[in-house]
Amino acid sequence: MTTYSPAQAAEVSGFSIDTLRYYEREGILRPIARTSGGHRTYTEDDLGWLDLVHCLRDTGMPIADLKQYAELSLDEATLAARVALLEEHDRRVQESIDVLRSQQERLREKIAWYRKQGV
Amino acid sequence: MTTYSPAQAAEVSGFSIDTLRYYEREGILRPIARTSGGHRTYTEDDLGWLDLVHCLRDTGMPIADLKQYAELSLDEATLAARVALLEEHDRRVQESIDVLRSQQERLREKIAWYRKQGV
DNA sequence: CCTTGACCTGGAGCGCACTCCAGGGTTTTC
DNA sequence: GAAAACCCTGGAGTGCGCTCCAGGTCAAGG
Repeated sequence: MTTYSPAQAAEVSGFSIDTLRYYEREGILRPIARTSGGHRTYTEDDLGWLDLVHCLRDTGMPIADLKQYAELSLDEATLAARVALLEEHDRRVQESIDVLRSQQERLREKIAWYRKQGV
Repeated sequence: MTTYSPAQAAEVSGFSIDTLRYYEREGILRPIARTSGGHRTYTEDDLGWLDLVHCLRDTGMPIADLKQYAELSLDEATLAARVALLEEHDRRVQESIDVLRSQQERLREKIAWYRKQGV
């Protein structure tokens, strides 16, 4: 089974080593396995989860929600709750996209207006 | 000429009174006119500018950039620079939308996967 | 007038999400 | 077996964008 050093996990996941430790402290990652000397060794599974975390962070999910989702993931019987959480998040993402788009349109109108002023 | 009290300006602009004062301190708003007693009176023009500020903030423009844009607006000869700033911002907004959309797609795949597991 | 509510200033405080640091121990490389 | 690179912990610090507060002053209704 492939494992990853902290530096490698950071490289692959796109999070800094400090952020990985921070996420672990916050309970977003379950405790990462250690060598006899105490150094972390990330598994493929950890990396897979980090990939989803990246997706959720990129779409603006707050740390607190991520933590809640991670806690739910510890219990097999919470599939429905997890899906509900993701769907709720999906709605918020859609809202952000909508706001961004309509404001972008206004922005472009403003630019067009400037252009008409002879810029 | 219609003018607005701080409370009215907040109501209309959608920013809190504290935020309006903060923006003025930061130089995002030019100094607002005052009554003899020192109370602010916002003009239609101020409200119009705040409307654009809202659009730019909603699309994630940082305060520092907004300040720069506001400073440029003081000089008539900077139209081109202002347009360049807005166009640059427009590109960043487009990027955000693109990221959000592609990550939303991944999110939806994840939800669909859960659904296939029988949720 | 006088009360009541809105507003003033300067500055402190806050929530979020990291990021950095000191002072160590561990692992790898030659 | 030593140097160099990497990693550990607990906790402090940072940057952003507000938000709140104390201790006043100002304005409008009765």
